[in-house]
Amino acid sequence: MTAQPGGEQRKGKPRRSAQSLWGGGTHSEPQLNRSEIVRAALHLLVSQGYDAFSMRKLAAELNVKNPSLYWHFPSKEDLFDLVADAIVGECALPVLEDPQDWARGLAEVARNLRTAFLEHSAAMPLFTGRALLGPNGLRLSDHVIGTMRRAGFDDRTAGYAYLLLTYYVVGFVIQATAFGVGEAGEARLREMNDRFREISAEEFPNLSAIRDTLTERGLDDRFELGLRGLLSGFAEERKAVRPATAMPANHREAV
Amino acid sequence: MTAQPGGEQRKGKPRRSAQSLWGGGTHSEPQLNRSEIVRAALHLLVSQGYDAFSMRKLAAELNVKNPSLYWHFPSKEDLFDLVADAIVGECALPVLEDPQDWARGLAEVARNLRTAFLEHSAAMPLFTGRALLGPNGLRLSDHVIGTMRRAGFDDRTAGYAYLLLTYYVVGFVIQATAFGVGEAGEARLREMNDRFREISAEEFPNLSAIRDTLTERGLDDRFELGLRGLLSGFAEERKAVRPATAMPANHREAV
DNA sequence: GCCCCCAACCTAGCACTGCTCGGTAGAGGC
DNA sequence: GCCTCTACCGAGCAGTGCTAGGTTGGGGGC
Repeated sequence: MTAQPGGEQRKGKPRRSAQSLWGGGTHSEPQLNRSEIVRAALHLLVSQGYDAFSMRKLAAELNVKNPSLYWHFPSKEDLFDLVADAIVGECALPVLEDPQDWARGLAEVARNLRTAFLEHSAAMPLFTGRALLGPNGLRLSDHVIGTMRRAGFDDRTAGYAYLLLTYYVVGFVIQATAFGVGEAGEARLREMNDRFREISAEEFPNLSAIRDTLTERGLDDRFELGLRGLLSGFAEERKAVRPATAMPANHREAV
Repeated sequence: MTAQPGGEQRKGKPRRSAQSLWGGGTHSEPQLNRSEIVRAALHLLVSQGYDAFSMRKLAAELNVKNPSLYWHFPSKEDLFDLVADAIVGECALPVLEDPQDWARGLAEVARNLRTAFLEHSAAMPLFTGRALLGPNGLRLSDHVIGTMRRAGFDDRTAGYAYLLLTYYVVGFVIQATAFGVGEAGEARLREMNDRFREISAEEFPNLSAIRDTLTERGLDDRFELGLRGLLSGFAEERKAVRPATAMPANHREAV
């Protein structure tokens, strides 16, 4: 029951008359508007954390009582749709001169997206179970798919690439921020390190042998490693489909 | 403030005397025990969905009032730690005769993990911000790391591989279940397809050109494609580190 | 100048949440 | 008979998302 791109109501009682998403306010400068609320929500989310977020606190931050928010948004979930999209919107999309630079272009998109996520890592729970169908999400997908298509990939692989790339980045950041970020994260990491030190070497020999490298900093390396793998996987797919069009047996599994 | 492997209290008031995690009950057959609660919680989670889960409903399902649960678990979050670990525990870990079969072995682990996740896809929100430090999570990590080390990878890459593999699978399933599963998921997918059909072809030309392939079934293909890429990335890493130690025929293709 | 409407807010409150405090029945040890 | 400990329960707190039903104040029709 989430994920709506534009901003119209999903069903039920449409409180607000259907207007344009970001603009529209005509009536004597209302003290509240949707983009303002979204911005404040993002700020509250980042500063207080996902669990601490509530519509009442958000309203208080806007010097307003909480039911007022429900005039602007039909539900918290719809608000979150736009907040998530705002985060995605911070991912810069590079322009490629040479379409054959597709791998570099996609790598940059992935890095930018990861950066955007990390900057609001407290909001990552928003991205579980929410499709990226807001205006910025659509822009992102169109960009990635366009990059692939211009590089000569077939439509199917282009679609795959978009999904896989976003899946990878979201998964990486979600898991990487499991330890928490900032001061709390460092503390958790140290605590986890201590815990690893208690792990029985008989039961988990390999884990306890490399325990120090696990909590080691340098997630960038890991991100890049996985990203390289993904992109080379795409390249392989093109090789398999394109150059020898008369390839006899397709080695692809059934759906 | 989550993620504790064993089951001892994390701090605060230790209600239950520190005993072994799963066993221990001595006093005249208590009608509740931790593994029973975990099983019921998993069932409730899957059948009702994550948002509908509550400690009261769980207690009712166990024919008990909700405060009783807090004797067995210090908090809902601690209960969730074990529920998540139970899900991970359903991932079968293959035994490899030939250590050079590492890629096939890891692929199988990834597939099994994905299957375990998909079977409880409603519980995926559990895996945002939760490190896999339960007994089953540790077993999984030890297995993956052991597979890599026996295949000749250095410790650092072995650790990377474990993290990347789990990141990838978690991310994939989380995003793939964004559309929902079962009847509701199909409906959402159809609705999304309709929505894609409305997307302006001028603004999002590439997206609207391939829209049909996006909502197409067959996520298995995409999963395998990304997985192949990741594993080949690991293989590359080994080549880069130990260039000519012994690379007879590990030309990744058996994935 | 009148009125009405409606956008845009509010008060009050519902049903629910996780969680705590202070119990208490009953079994076991001595 | 006493005490302790396990394992539950009743009542209740603070807080949640959300709704029903107001109350304003300015804009537009006449």
